[in-house]
Amino acid sequence: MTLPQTRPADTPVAGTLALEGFLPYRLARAAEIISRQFATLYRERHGLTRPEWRTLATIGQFNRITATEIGAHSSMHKTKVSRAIRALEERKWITRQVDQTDRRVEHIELTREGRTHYRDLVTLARSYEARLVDMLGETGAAELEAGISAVETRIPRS
Amino acid sequence: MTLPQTRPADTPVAGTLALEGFLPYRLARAAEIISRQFATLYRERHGLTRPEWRTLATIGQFNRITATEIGAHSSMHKTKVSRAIRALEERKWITRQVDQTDRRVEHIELTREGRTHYRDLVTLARSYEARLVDMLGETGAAELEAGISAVETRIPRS
DNA sequence: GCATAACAGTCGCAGTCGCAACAATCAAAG
DNA sequence: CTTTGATTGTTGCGACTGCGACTGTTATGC
Repeated sequence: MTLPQTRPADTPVAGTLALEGFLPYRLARAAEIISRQFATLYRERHGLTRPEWRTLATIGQFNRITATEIGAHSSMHKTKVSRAIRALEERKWITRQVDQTDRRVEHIELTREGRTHYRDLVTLARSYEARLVDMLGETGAAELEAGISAVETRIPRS
Repeated sequence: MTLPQTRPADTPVAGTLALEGFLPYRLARAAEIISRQFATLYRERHGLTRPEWRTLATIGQFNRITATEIGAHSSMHKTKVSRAIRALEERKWITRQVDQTDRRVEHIELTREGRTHYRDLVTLARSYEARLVDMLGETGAAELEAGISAVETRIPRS
């Protein structure tokens, strides 16, 4: 037997889970907020999608790299990487060279134009990160980094 | 003039950004790891998708709620909520009642069957969260929560 | 050498996503 | 009362996603 429903719709009920206090949800939402905010910057400035940004960042970081290595380093599925590579190639920001000793493998490098965009993206990323740390505060940012480190080192990659 | 490329493919290059050290990327990846791990549990056990889990969790938390309120509380786009509601309704886990004073609005509640699944999901969520905190360690979990709180309170919702 | 397995990267497909447009309804202004 | 604008929830559509299958190539076992 339940009481008559005169309770406002936003009042929590006993025996339930508060979604807004549930750690996986809070983590997902925090990541989504930051990710969207940063994505807006590079999308407006360079017209990149999220997979393209990650792919370009990885290529720029290593200068010469294969698709499989990009996926491993940027935590992306190989089809995502493949499509991002194609998109970047169509913009002439990267080039591919088939490995002569193993012709399954393609080595990817930035073109001059790609390098220009990459350098600008690095500046953009650094300035956003600095702004982010500033918003979070010294301790807030430090705690967030430490918490993420705990996830990185102590959660088994399934 | 660049040096000949005898450098292994995973050696970082100066003047670049280390993606694996970039806070937004690290946060996104940490969230994805946790989210996937937990999603595997409720998917295997109840056959729910991520939007459906969030929707069900929100309905169970408030017992009687509208679609718009669900979206606001669970940070989901209204179309996602609409489709999740339809899916849950087809499983007969929820019912809708049109508000008689404002017929645009639908009030959503759990059925008996839905409540059974919800209770089980709450148990599942609590036990996963406990296991997660255990894996992260007392301090790791506390730091992560504090860091997320900083995001929640100090990052402007754009 | 030959058969088989493993691997790099691509593609088809079905499922999911968010945006914009939409119908239905209610509120506000005159 | 009528017109205009806002709001709730749904849908069409194009874009994106991941899975599995596939091609082409290299490595391994016999």
